[in-house]
Amino acid sequence: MSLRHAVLAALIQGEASGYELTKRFDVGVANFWHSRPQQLYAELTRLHGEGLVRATEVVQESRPTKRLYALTDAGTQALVDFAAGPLRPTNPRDELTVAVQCADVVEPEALLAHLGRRAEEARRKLDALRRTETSILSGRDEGEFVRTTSHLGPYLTCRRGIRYEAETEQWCVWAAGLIRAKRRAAQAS
Amino acid sequence: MSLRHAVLAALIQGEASGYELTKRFDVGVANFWHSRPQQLYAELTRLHGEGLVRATEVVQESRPTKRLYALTDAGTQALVDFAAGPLRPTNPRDELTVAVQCADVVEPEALLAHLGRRAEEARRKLDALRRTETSILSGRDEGEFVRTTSHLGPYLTCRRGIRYEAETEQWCVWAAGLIRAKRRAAQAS
DNA sequence: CGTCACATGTAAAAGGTTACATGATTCG
DNA sequence: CGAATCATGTAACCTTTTACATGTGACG
Repeated sequence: MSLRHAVLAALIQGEASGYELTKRFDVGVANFWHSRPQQLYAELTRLHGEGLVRATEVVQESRPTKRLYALTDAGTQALVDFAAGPLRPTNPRDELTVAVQCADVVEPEALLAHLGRRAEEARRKLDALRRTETSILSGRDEGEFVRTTSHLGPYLTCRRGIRYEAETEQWCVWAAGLIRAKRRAAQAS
Repeated sequence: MSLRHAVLAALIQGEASGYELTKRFDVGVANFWHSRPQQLYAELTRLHGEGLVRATEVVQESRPTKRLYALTDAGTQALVDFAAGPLRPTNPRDELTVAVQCADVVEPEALLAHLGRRAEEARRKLDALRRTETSILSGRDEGEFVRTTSHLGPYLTCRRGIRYEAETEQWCVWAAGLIRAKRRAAQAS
């Protein structure tokens, strides 16, 4: 039951439709939560029913009608309560790392391909996150930003995403290098 | 259905009882998968039924009898097939980051406490992982290790864990610093 | 003598994924 | 004219968590 808090937290950056939220969640809301559209729509309906978000129907020409959701005071309070209580630890589940753990028993080719794709994906996410960072800072240096902003939270999580993706990219490249080195050593013998 | 692959991958490092595996999974199998004991025991029973692991009953004096599980050829083959196929992307779910996203609306105190605890936990995991790393390398430098080892996989995932925990620790400390800076700025005004 | 580590589970509830469904518009 | 984007869901299934259950021996 804490997809709800992820959704509410995502709305801190301003109102959004279910569809817009699926985009944010597809990228991982700056890499800290993931969820399928179906789950999101269901959760938004529930949150609306409980009064934690309010919805505005926006009729568009040449686009389907959408509902824009925004935090209510009760929704904000739910976030305050959430942050005050205990947090569950992250439960990592990464199939790529499972595959890499098997480096000594599986074909190197498949592994190298997986690592290459993941590195590529990390570079794409990094680009997107760096653009987000620039738009959050909007010309201010970090010191000035911290004193003047009301969006410190999104900046902190964006930085988390940037550091995580950079780290992932480096590890993939490094691991692929060692796997190739081992393959060469095996072929030589 | 890929807890099974995580379990099989964990057994690459040698046979283990269900209980020993719960320990490995509690730390996150070097931070890449997590699972509760109940799920593990159930999965081991299933894997045994399907012939992917074999079990040896070990009667102990002054300890309950345990079952040691080890990979069978079919189990190893399952890992080969797994690595050859498509891998699901990581679906991050981190409550701490959700809470930090709310930095501008929640009490800083609770947030700072959470970040401090997580940083502390990261340092503990780092210690454990560094000891694991030393024992994997056992005196060899990286070049020599890669040429001679049959445990490259565990080394690669161990390094992933080390980098991830170090990264997490730094981010927690840095984020707490900015949150304190913002609090000071708010109190001054 | 209480608590921690060892050792293994069952059952119910909650959470998440997959498959399927619908329909308009824009872009190449 | 086919694919991608916008926009929102239902239903069935699979995975994960939580609560509960049991028993021994070591350690302080």
